[in-house]
Amino acid sequence: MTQRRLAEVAAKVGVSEATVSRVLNGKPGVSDATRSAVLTALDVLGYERPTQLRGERARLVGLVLPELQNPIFPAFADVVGNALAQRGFTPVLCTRTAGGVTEAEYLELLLEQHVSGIVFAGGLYAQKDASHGHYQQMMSRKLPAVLVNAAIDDLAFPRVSCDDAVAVEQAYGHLLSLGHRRIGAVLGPPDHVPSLRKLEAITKQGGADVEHAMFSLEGGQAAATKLVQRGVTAIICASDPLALGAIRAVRRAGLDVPKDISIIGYDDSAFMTCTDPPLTTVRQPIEAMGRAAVELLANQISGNAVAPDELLFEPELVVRASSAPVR
Amino acid sequence: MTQRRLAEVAAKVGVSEATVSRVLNGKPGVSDATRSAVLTALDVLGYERPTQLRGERARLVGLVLPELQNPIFPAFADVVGNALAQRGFTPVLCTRTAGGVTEAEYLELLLEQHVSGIVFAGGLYAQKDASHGHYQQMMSRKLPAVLVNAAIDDLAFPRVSCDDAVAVEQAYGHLLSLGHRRIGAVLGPPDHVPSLRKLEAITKQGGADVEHAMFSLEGGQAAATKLVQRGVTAIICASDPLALGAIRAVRRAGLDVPKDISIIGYDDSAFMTCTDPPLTTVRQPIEAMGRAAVELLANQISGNAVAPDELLFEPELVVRASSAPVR
DNA sequence: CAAGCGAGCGCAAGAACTTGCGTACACTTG
DNA sequence: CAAGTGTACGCAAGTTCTTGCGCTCGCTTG
Repeated sequence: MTQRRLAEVAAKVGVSEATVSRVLNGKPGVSDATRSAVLTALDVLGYERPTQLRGERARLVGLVLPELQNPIFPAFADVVGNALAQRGFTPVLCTRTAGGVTEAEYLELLLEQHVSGIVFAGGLYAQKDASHGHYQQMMSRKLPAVLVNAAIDDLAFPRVSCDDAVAVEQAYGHLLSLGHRRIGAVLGPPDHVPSLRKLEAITKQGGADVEHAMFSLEGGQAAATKLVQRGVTAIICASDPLALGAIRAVRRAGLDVPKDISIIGYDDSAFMTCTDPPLTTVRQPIEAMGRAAVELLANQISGNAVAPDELLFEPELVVRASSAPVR
Repeated sequence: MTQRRLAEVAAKVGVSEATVSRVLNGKPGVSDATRSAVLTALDVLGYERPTQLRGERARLVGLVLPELQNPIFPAFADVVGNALAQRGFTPVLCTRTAGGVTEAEYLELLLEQHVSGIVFAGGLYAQKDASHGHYQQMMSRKLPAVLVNAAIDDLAFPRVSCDDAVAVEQAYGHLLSLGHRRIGAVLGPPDHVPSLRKLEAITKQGGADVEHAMFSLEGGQAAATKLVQRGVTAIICASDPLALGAIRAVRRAGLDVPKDISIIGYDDSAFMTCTDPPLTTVRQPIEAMGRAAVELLANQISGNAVAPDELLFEPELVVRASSAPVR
């Protein structure tokens, strides 16, 4: 098996091996003409261009998101991307598309690309029933990682979360102060940890009529329809799209938001001031959370041990026009 | 400059260079235990594993987007991501963050990662005054690429676009039929090709009072404020966020949408049914466009020559409640 | 329990790639 | 037009990686 890459290419172009070597490594001392001739010959001969990443490697950081339908995820990607870029990292954004690439496959891919670390948001780690084997793999390789928003308990990564209990307190308290007593809630899937935390907080606050739904406008509409039929006067939703779906459900039932039923969202994603009615929602401080996540990650990457703790951020109730005193 | 990859790894694992070399090349004669020990050491030391050892060669495709604030881009990313995944490609999403990583740097990065091809959407190629050197580099390397939505003329890549002229016709015609005669338009930056195309179409239709703006809600609001002061009765906007900004501008002026002023958006991004009022907008067929872009790219990647033509897709006017007969 | 066998590994030769240095040639400068 | 200057490139020595060969050791088999 005679490889002789350099020699073959050199012969083809009519230069010395040394020159080819210099081109391959981006060294100076080669004219542009010769350089491009060599590169062309490489392509013609079907050689793979070298990953000339010796020395300084591209500092890649993976950013794994579950979807892009919920505007909070693109917004979060923006914050994290900015923060990473400022620290000289290059963000590579991976979104799990329905039925497409799985989280484990993305992880595999990122490992192959030798990312310096990974930020996960809303990933499988948030679902109790999903498979978590690939996280173990990451841990055994000591790959720096940060998880955003409540994860299952047995993952020893640093976490950055929005305090679900406080979020529920704020939403629930707001509704109570408006006189609501028959409160419903539309949460995510039953094994979704942030939803479970919200559920727990709801129980602590006095309980609610809870429905689980897929995280989409349609899921919210379906779940809210049931709640409306059961006579709730207010609905707390676990995301803004769910809330928009709930609003639609209320209207389909011939009722008004907020006169008949108040709706509270969660996230305060973009353009929620422009909805009809403008959505009362619990804002996640994604700017601060994103920056914190990147800082935790950067610390790990530069070799400092970071305790696998959960940093809890305070959400903030943003009262707009989808909540009103009970009828 | 002592690199000694093999030697270093060998020392770390406690085997000979020969053994490491065999592992790196997948040669027989190494026990599974030793093999995986070597691989682990490689990863720990941050060395790149040669191509043969990576499962199957990752078929990466870059997807370069300008921003994620406008929901049309995440939506497009979703479509393209799905289509790529179905064909066995792995989408790597790169978003240019403000002041962060430039398009040229992303390109560099993607080339280093040996992407099979790149889909560009709303990139610098759409701006006449931006630098285009990195595109030349791509062309000279014959890297498969597809550009989405109007590009400057001298780029010989296949293009997938939404027909700006038809979009304007539909919006303009709709407003005319509602009796509007003093029509304004909020377009993107003056060197933005799709905006220029819309401008041309507007002129052909009968002209309008045109303002240029940054692509953001605030930009739309600022531009629309001027138009409102000048007394237009309808505003065509070059994106949905611009239109939302225009709606806000109209209201700040103490007027009503659509009673006093009609607003038409462009894209039909998610949740535009939930806005107040629900937005009349010109829908880009992003599903079809995304799939076409991926098909063009896949063809190039599999070696078929693809004509550097522009595929024009028909937009569709979606009439909701932000447009009404002139007062 | 000895002989046989083969997987696993190191040794070291040699192949492949890199690089310091010198030369040639072009282009400027006195 | 000679001398100066600098870039481009080849030579060959130096470095790193690959591989044929044989040693060792554990397991099997008679």
